[in-house]
Amino acid sequence: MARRTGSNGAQTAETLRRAALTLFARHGYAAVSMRMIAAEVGVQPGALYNYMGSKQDLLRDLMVSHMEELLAAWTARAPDPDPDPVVALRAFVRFHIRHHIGREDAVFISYMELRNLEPDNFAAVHALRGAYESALRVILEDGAAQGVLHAPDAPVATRAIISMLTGVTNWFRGSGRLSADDIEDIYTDMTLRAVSPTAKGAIHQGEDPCSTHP
Amino acid sequence: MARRTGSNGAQTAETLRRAALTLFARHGYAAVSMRMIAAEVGVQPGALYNYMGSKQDLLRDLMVSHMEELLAAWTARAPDPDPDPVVALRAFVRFHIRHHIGREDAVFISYMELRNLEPDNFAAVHALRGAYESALRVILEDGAAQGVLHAPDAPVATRAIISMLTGVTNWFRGSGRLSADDIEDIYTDMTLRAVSPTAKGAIHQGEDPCSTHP
DNA sequence: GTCTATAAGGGGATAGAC
DNA sequence: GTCTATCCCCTTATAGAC
Repeated sequence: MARRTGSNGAQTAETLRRAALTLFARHGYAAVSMRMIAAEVGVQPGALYNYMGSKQDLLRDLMVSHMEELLAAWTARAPDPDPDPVVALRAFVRFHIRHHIGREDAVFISYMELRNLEPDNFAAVHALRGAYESALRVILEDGAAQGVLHAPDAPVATRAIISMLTGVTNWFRGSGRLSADDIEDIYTDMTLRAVSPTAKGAIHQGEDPCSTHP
Repeated sequence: MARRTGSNGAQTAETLRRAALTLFARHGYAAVSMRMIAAEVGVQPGALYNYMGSKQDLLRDLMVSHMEELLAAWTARAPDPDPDPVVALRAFVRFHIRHHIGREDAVFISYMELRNLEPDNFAAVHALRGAYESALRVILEDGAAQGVLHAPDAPVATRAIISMLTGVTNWFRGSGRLSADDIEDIYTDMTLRAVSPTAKGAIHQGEDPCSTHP
């Protein structure tokens, strides 16, 4: 693409962020060159440095922005968490699925490129992730304390649920047989069952022929 | 490391595979240079080409080997699947967790570096992954047909469960307060509950047709 | 089987003109 | 704000000596 007459800085900056997000998700941070980004944006490589300090700064900004947006959206969605942990959990699951569908690139980058962040940048992103996950953990802890949820180990259950929910971005594309609402329903159902105190437990089922403990 | 007297080809080949697995997992395929691998193996960069055709061949071999090993282990573990889907599901969950703990590097590479595989290599790995996931899907379908499992959408439930289980490799390291056995127990419990027909459903809240407690 | 040396090309980032 | 040109370094892979 050649330089377009009338292009301005703010527009180019946003185009740059979107191009980098797509390219990093598709090929990986290390595999994407400044020349590739410049070609996608439609400027010469050197011009990119009007909008970013370095390639690392660009990665950090994309990841921090994603996490801050996620936290802000959850805070706006549930400024006053429902006192019923079951209701709060259902709200969290629907929010998480809904927020992540359509942000597949940012989600993928936020998991895969952690290793390419320099230590200070990693610490910042890691702290934001911890803040978000603690919202779910507190719901599970409250539910367990009240006896309305079954979560003997809340930290582990938190990670298990987050992994299950976020995994939807690995395959769901919205163009298949299921709508985003269908997905929300299925995952909400599975999550609520997974921590339901009325479900059949898995461990106390008599003999376990599957145990492979040596 | 300098060349060691008495080193031989087979030993170097295995050292190369292990070094590449660790480095690819830690820094990413694109960020790892042949020089880094050679330094880790203890040879000069050019000598690596006695053991591999190219860097891409090395990545494909690592990923295909991981998937083939996984499939072979499951086939050996359950050559004759239990006719009771609940028992079969419990066996699958325990197998999956147990097999993946200790293989964090291979698991991470198998998910993160799919995008760096050339089309033919990607197709091969993708097919192997599909074969493995179908083992779980069939269990869920059988269980739903018999009414002993709740899985209204078996393909989606399969992906949700695999994501939840594999997610354990993102954080579990064995040196914390929980043992691998503890993790197996927790995830087996959550998975069985998630597809239990006796759990409280998530969508029709307020009614609880299956509660065992008044 | 491993070494040294090198080919051929791409990498991030900067300088200075306009 | 964007361009052209460039610095200096690293990349994968190969050639040929030993």
